[in-house]
Amino acid sequence: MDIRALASHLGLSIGTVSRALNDRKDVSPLTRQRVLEAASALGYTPNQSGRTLRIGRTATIGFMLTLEHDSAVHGDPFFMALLEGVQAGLVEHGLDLVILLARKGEDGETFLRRHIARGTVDGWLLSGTQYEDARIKLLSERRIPFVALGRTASIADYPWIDLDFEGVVAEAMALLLADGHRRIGLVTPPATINNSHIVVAEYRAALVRAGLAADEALIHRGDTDEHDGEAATRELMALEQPPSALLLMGETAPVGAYRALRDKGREPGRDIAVIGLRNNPMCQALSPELTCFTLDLNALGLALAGKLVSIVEDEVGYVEAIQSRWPLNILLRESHKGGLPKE
Amino acid sequence: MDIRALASHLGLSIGTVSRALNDRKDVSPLTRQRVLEAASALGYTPNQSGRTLRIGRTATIGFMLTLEHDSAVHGDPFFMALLEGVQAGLVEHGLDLVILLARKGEDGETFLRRHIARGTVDGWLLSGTQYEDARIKLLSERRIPFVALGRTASIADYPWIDLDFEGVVAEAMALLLADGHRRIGLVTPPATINNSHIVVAEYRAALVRAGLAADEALIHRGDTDEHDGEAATRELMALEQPPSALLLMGETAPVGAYRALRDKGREPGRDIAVIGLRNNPMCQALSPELTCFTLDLNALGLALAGKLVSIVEDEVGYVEAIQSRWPLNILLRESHKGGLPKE
DNA sequence: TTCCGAACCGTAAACGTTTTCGGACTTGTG
DNA sequence: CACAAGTCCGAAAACGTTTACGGTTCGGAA
Repeated sequence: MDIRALASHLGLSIGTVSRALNDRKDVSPLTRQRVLEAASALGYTPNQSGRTLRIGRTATIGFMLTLEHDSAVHGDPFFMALLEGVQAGLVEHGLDLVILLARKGEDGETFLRRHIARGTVDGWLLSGTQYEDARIKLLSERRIPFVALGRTASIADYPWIDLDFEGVVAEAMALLLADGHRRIGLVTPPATINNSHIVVAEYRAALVRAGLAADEALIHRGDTDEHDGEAATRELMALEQPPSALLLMGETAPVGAYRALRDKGREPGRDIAVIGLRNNPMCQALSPELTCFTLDLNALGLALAGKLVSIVEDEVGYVEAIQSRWPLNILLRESHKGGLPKE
Repeated sequence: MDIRALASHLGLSIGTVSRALNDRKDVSPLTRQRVLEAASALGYTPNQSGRTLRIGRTATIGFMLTLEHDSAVHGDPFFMALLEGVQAGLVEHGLDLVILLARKGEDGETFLRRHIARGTVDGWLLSGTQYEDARIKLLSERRIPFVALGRTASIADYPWIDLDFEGVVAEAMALLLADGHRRIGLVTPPATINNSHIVVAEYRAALVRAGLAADEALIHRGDTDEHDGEAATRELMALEQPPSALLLMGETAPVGAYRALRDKGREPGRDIAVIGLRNNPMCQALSPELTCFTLDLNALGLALAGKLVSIVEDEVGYVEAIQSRWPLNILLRESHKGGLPKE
């Protein structure tokens, strides 16, 4: 069922049919009506390849997903709720969403090159941005529409939305410092992840504001999954002067941290204060329940989609960068209590 | 950089260049060599739309994802590890993987129709199969290659792989019954999900084997997320004769169940035995740690990909159905202990 | 020398669509 | 009635490939 069949069934030329379907002018209201009815009756849908070949667009947005080291997305509900928002934001503008997986071992840049040449999508959503991220340079140079979820080292003129890590760390630190903590352990991703730099900087700034010196030994950089969270905590607690509070910047790190603490005979929320990053289902599975931060993922998805759409549809491109930090709200539960040095 | 430019740069015709690139005959080894070198030097990649338009294939496999009620996939590491396996299995055969999201509110069948007409992919991976699933009928009729992750009510001749729910329930029940439990509560998905039927049937069969009568009040059907798990547990524990053991067939239900139990003053793993479904990070976050089942997700993904590839590449199609149940292994931790009726 | 077959290459059609251009017909105006 | 201006539609080119087909060259056999 191609457009030719539809046209001959109607006794019209394919040109006219195409114009009718695409809401162009130069077609009488009557025939347009006829064409639309026949199309839906016969179940005609335009062939995407032919269409793309001709007009050069696919009406599709790609979400680039790298399977390894994409910690910002690995957390389940994070991913799903986010995508739901993105999807909702795109569908209003007739755009479809596809998630493209980088091949294992393939680096992000060649992955993008491959798909750009193929012409699979009209615009990109990037996640898991690295400290140095070649993808952003590539897309910027070629003037291909994209929005990044996360900043990179060179915060140049490109559009991004990132979680407000500054706010998170500032708020957590203020809370702990106000409670009287003086030695606060920090578990944060490795230096290849941009967040890590922001987190550490803000951590230091908070100490400075409180008139305290930062002890580098209290800063632990590394992966932040369950296993690494455990190892990191062990290391921190083995210090001569162990911390009285822990700030864990990873989705699943707290699970490991709890285990390590209990092994040392320290009960979270009583003997030591613990604050996590994002409120995922695990936070309530832990007991005492984890104090952490919430955010409206659906809204974030919508925002990402909205930015991208405005870039794709404007011929102008992203000359003026659209950049913003996404707010998180602290969720006070039980784990941040306790561990006060002097009681 | 299209094939024409490449050809003229080489002083060849586009036909010859195309043949060289696609490893056809009627091209001398020397020119083939030249063409390949020039192509990679100039960074030529064939335009996918043109290619697809001509040969009718896309070298792409679609993973259909519905955002709501897709409990089989919602659990984070489930999703990711599975995809990694699928990806690995496909890439060996030069196939790419895309994940397509159904629009919110759009039902699976129209979603598929849309993409079939568009010709976005060569084959489908279906998840979240319902008890009655129109998608499978559609794809079967049109002879479009696919493999389903999960069975449907009519286990007709179509290719699927499903988790071995029979084995899971049988093993869990055997364990609990051997420990002396006589009243075992079951929390299972609603009847629209096919798994639920299998689970209930096997639950009953296990009781029959043990010479016990099934108490319908002990079977709770409904969603199995955190919140519903809590409500279901509350209901079961409010019975005149509450269960001494709980079997929870959902990813996050145990979190809610623990909470409900503690509200009632019953400690899991001591006053009542609890067994969950799949080993996800939450299982270790809970304390006592949850006894549940493990499976090799990466291998499962590889298997899915393998089946699909064999179907796509065989012209024959999936005449002979390929069906199998994927094994899970019990992981004994702490939560299944306790709650013995007579002590 | 002449002829044949193999090896290699170019030409052109085809895939399904959109869009420019010009032609035919209708309508309104002088 | 003549002419201009719309209105609507068909013809054909173009997007970038692949592939069937025919043509040229060349070496070797008769």
